[in-house]
Amino acid sequence: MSKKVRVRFAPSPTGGLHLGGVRTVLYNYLFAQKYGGDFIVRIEDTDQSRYVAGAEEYIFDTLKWCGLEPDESVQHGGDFGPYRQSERKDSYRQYAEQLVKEGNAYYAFDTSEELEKMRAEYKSEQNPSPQYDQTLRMKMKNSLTISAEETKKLLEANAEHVIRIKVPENETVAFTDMIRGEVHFDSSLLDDKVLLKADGMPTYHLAVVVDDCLMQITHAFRGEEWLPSAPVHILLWKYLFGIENMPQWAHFPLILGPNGKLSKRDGSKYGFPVFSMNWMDPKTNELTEGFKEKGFIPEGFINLLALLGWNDGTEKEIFSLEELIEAFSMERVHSAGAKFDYEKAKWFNHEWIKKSGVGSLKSGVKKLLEQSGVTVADEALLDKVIELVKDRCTLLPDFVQQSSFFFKAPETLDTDSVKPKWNDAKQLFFVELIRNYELTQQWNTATLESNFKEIASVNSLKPGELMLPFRIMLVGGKFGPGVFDIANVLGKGETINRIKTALDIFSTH
RNA sequence: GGCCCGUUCGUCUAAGGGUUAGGACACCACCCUUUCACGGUGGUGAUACGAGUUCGAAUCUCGUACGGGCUACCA
Repeated sequence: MSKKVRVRFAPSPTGGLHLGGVRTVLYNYLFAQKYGGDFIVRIEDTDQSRYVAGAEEYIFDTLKWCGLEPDESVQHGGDFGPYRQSERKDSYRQYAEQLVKEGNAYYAFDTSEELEKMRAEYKSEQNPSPQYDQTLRMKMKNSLTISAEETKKLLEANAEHVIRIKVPENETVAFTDMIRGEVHFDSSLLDDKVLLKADGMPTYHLAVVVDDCLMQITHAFRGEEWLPSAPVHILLWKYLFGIENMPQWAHFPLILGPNGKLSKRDGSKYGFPVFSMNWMDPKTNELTEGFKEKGFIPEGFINLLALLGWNDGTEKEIFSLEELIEAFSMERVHSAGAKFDYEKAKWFNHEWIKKSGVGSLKSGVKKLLEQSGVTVADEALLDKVIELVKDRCTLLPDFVQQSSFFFKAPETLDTDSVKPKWNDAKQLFFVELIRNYELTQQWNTATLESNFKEIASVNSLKPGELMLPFRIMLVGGKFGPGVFDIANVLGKGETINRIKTALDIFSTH
């Protein structure tokens, strides 16, 4: 019998969550859902110096907005807590000590100045970044180079120290990545990574292994930037818990910006969002725009993320979350990095806005409308309007332009598009149109249109030359859905009012 | 520099030895619509290079080039 699938997303709360992070969440979530497993969110806050207020909250807000709720987390509870590594601090030291005892790690007493000195000393063109590794560790101050008594004395005197892994020589460290297949490393080239820091906190390397074990994680997914440190984690698994208990790894391809790994800088530079939601850096007060505020709906955001590095092998591109769960497989995740294409991202959102029902769009649209100063008193009208204009909205804010005039008569008219060609015949036409519309019993799009065209033809006018003025009268500018649809939704009184108002403006000056 | 990962239209990708190398976004043209979209039809456009294996290679192997990542008491 195989173990229950348990996966985790392990973010460091240092700022906004960007595209790649959310995609990692998504793939974790899809995998867990697909196999009836648990999805855990564990906060990796072992670096106090990088603590950023609000970042943790932000992560959970994003998950909520996306509809990717964890089964276990700081906020959701669970039997494997605490889910914040800073609160698990005490549990790590014993594992580090165990490694030392068994000869797989050692105490190192080097100060940061000494480390700097070492790097400066051994730095060369051939070796621009010297590592604390098997070639150098015997030249440093650690429990390998000083006597046991001296080590003991230093420890008892509470001398500042770290614990480093003692990477073996000439060993091939290999594992099978679910996406990339066999990957191997020569241990001689690895450095002796710090496992336990001077402040007693573990580094990522120790914490990820210990917590994945304690939380019974069966599959560990993360970005490709972690691949180079995977051998350290493999070694730790081997020493601590047994390689046979290690989760299966998958390293996701990176999401690239125009110049390599996507960064929030790319966003402001190229005009597209990078973070899931707006993020205000509490230190600098710098605001980074998010997909949510830009006008993406969760369905669109999830969909575009899912297809960035994965596809189901068919030509299907539009997937709901449920469909993704059904279709997802780790084997079909690409191994190559994917450059983010904002145009395509918008296309996904557009498809989802078109596909969405009025119900799911309504509250967002209403909020946007009201933010722009439009009061929405009539909910039924809003429903009708959304249905009418959603096909031409790519981003949520597009609804403002496309539908404000339904709720509020235009304040200014684009007279430039009308006046040069305005004449008495047109003036008369609209006077007659008002009369006709006043009398009509059939207030619907088809009747409005046929009456309009009939009057035009009786007066030997081309309907085409009259429709643009009509649009400007109702809308104020050259946009919006079909003009007779607009008149229909606006209703008799309002339509006639707007024609009258505009006629005054067009005929004077 | 070293190590690791990668390489099919501009972008996301399909094709797991035999296809006119398929689709989507973007772009262009036409149709629809005399607002703009939506929609429809068509078009431009790719297997990085060199060897090898094979009757046959985008697909397997090797090399080269290029791209990316990592190289902290950060994750």
